[in-house]
Amino acid sequence: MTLSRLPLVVQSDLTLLLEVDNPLFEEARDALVGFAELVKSPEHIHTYRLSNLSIWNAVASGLTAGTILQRLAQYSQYAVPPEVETFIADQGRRYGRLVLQVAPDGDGLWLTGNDSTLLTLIASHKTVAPYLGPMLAPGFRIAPEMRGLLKQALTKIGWPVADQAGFRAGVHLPIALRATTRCGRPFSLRDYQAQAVRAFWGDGQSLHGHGIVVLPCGAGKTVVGLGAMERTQAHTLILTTSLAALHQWRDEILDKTHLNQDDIAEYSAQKKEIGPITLTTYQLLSHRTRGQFSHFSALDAHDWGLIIYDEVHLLPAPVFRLTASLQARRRLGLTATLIREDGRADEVFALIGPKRFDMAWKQLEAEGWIASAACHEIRVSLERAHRERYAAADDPERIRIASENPAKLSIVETLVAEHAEDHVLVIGQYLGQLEQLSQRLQAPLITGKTPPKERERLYKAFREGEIRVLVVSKVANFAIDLPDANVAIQVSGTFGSRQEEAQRLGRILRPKAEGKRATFYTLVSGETREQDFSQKRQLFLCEQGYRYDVAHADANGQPLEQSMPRVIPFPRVASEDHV
DNA sequence: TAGACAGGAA
DNA sequence: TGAAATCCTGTCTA
Repeated sequence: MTLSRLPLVVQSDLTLLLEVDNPLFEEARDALVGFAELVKSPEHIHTYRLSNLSIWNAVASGLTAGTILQRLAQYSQYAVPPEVETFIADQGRRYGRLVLQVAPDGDGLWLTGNDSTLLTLIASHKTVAPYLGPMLAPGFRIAPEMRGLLKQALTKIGWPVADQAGFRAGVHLPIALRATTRCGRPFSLRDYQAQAVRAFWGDGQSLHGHGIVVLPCGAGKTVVGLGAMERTQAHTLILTTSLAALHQWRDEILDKTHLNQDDIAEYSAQKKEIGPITLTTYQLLSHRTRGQFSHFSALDAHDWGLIIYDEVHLLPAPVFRLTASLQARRRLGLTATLIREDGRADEVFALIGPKRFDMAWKQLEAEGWIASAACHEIRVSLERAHRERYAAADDPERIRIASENPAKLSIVETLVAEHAEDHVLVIGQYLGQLEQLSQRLQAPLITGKTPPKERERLYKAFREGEIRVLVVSKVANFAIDLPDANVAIQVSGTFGSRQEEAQRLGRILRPKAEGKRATFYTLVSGETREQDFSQKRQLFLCEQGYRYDVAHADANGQPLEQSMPRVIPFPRVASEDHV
């Protein structure tokens, strides 16, 4: 046993300070990831925060307040402050203190709990009272159509309800997974996928049937969806963010289940079909004409047994409202991050359901399901003239100047030249910058304006190795058909979007032949606002155990040798693995 | 009837 | 904070 001190300081304001240079750092980080959120990750001390939502989600996914406290105590240098103990115990108990059930006489729902003081307390809340029906001791009768709004209101005031009122079975449909895919490959759920399905469904003790499964890109979220469909055996509605995603779901269903073409309907602008398995997009669902939702009632009229929300972290605001009225249906949310940059995580929690399952990216990496990746942040100086412009500009303008730092161009050139054997994606935010890069690198550019046919052609050429370097705009955030690469270079991005960073790293995480490593570079103008945003962007991946090596380059795009111990000359990493 | 394009929404 | 991407509907052309 090591004699060094423990890595964690638990503060009474609910923040946790974790020492990076401690031998127990990684172990402690993995212990925290299930119930705390990383808020800052400077070099030596990482700051985590506990919140009511992080505790509720942890409890809903199977941790207990006791386990959480025990983990904190295990790594904490000092005794856990009593305020923190109380907070965890209190919040941990809150979830499940109020229960929503079918009314004993079968007429509507019943909000109940064994704490009459609490029931009186919540009834006095202005935001909750409108959804409560007459007294039905101990508790209140609830009209079924108020189910979602009530849960939303209670979550907002800090009293989340455990929803045990059950769901409609939906129209029965036999759904079976294939043992061999239509393409002829052997197929079965991986252990963690089967676990995720079980966690979603719940067991005899506590039936769930609603909630969220968090898995990284490339870990087979769709397959978890198929598993949930098999478990449910009923007509299913699947909501996706794009038509491309919709088609991918259809292909996966055909490939991996015994369902066939006739069972699958596409409710899109082109074909307004409704069938046993219906696929549609969030945009179509939330489309309105004269203030009225245009397509919702047609879809809602069907008796679905399960609704799957793909990429649930992107759920648009109107769909929250619609989901509030869909509470009698089983709901599965799938996502890689569960992070919403708009702070509406509590609504996802209340309306789709709590987190039921997640798995650290590093654990999937260790088991070989995703490739291992090295992350490098390269801090590039701003040339004097740009520095002066930067100083004179206001905030939004500054970010643009920093993001479009021309010194980044030569860095990219150097990196692409060094990675001569690799498949490289250059990803950025500003079209002008990307056009310049495309010219300098003699590499094709794909943006939102690129017609689908041209995109397919370029994707194909990239996949077949004819094109080695591809410059892509924000399409990379959405395009699920974008081919795999093993190197990604990010030259600019959206403010502090953690989920975008995760998405972009995800682009290179598909397992590589011979266990080859992937490499991710992010280029940031040093000592600018962009650097602050970059820190924020990295938080989620940092939480998942990724570490960014920092290197520096001057305003001419030349690496500063002494500061680039690992990066320059970086490429040998890739070519060594070849041998 | 399919496709191309413009304009709008969020 | 602003730029860019999405997909919707509707209109026009062949």
